Amino acid sequence: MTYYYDTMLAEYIKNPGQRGLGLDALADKKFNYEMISYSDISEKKKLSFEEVDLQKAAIYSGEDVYMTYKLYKEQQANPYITNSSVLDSMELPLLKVLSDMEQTGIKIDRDILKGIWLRLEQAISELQKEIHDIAGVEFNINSPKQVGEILFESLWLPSSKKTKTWYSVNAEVLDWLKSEYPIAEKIVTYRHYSKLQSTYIQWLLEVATDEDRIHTSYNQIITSTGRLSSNSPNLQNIPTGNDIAWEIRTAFIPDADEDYLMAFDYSQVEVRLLAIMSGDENLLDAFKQGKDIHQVTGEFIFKTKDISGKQRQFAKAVNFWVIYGISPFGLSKMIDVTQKDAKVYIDAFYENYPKVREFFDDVILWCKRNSFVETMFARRRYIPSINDANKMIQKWAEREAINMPIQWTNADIIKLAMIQVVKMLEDGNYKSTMLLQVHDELVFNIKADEKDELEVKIPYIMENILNNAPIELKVDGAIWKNWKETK
DNA sequence: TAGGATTGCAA
DNA sequence: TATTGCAATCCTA
Repeated sequence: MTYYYDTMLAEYIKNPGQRGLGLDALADKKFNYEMISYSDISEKKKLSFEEVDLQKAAIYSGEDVYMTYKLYKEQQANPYITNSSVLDSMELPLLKVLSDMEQTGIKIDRDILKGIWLRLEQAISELQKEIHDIAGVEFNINSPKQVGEILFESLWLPSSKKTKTWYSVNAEVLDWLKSEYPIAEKIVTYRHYSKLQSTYIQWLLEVATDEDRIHTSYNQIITSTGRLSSNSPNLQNIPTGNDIAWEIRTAFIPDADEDYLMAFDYSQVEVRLLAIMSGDENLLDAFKQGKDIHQVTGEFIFKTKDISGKQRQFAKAVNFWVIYGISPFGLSKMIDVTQKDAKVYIDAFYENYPKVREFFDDVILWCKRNSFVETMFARRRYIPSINDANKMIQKWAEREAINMPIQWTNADIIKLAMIQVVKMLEDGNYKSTMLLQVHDELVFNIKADEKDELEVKIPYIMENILNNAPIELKVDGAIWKNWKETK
């Protein structure tokens, strides 16, 4: 067993959310030592490393090694780092898992992407013509400034919002206009198609390898929420829409014709975690009895067993937003009801899940005393602004404190699941591989003869990450010949 | 050419 | 007056 370590990961678990976790920054911060920069030895950054003068390269490299060691020693003297299992049992094993996923990549079908590209191109040029006709002048539809000029100073449509510098012309504004002014709707559609074409189709085709595979990079230490991020390309924001956007996912295909793509995603993890962590009986009972949690909350809020589809939607939003400590104002904006109604919904939620309120109050109190909050796995996040003199800042910090234990535990759970699932695949000598992580979803390439076993084993591991929890986590799975949307 | 501003995609 | 992050495009400095 090879031992490996990462000073950046250690620094991240100590204080997530901070910038400057690189060797240069840490050497400067901790030892007041200025590292030799690469441009110093490479003459205007033009030289690749093998071209650098050997003497200089040796000193540069030696310094890197020495500083890494010095930093390692410094970190190992920190009891939080050495006592926490988060680094050893979570982040470091995950590092290897992510590295393997990056190298594996996922296969795409270029022809499908090219086909979508052409159809988008056609639609975009038609829309462009129609928009220019209505405007009576040619302009750049991609330029918010020019769109604002045309809509509000040439066609004199009623303007609503402003940005810092100009009329706002975002989707919210255009949606408001589109029932009366067809140009607004056409611009919305134009933008939608341009977005798909340039940000997704174009970009995916550019970064795909000669073997038609896409290799994203995961960043393990960037977020302040414990999540991973993905870039070059970002495979965590591939569209899920139900129009042509949906077809982009059909271009993600298995390694071989006879293989399958399988996706498993955690369902309502955060509400389930809220139930577990708060210990609220009503919430726990609903899950134990396998009830539809949005229905249950809806029945509480609207005081009837017979709630409408719309009421269920409201209840769903309340279940979701309460975890973020949302205010009546925020909720009213989000689901388009009056502030008064929003307050009634939120109050009803707390009234019927009383231990949730207690749990949140306890978290805030704990945070005020200790300046940090923790996940179920004792991962810490410092929130010193919880004691800020400014009430606004304090309230903000309180929402952060409420949300952190749940959101970060959620992130921790899927990290552990990834490690355990990969271990199972390795121990069982399976040929199937884990390809992607999209926050609460894992995507696999599954060999045909392993399908029956793995479609049981993988979700079983995911659902049983928490030992001794009063309720199970729930995982939905789906098997495809491509990566289509589940919802 | 760099970077701020605006916009929009996901969870 | 949820959050986080990645990326495209325009356009000014």
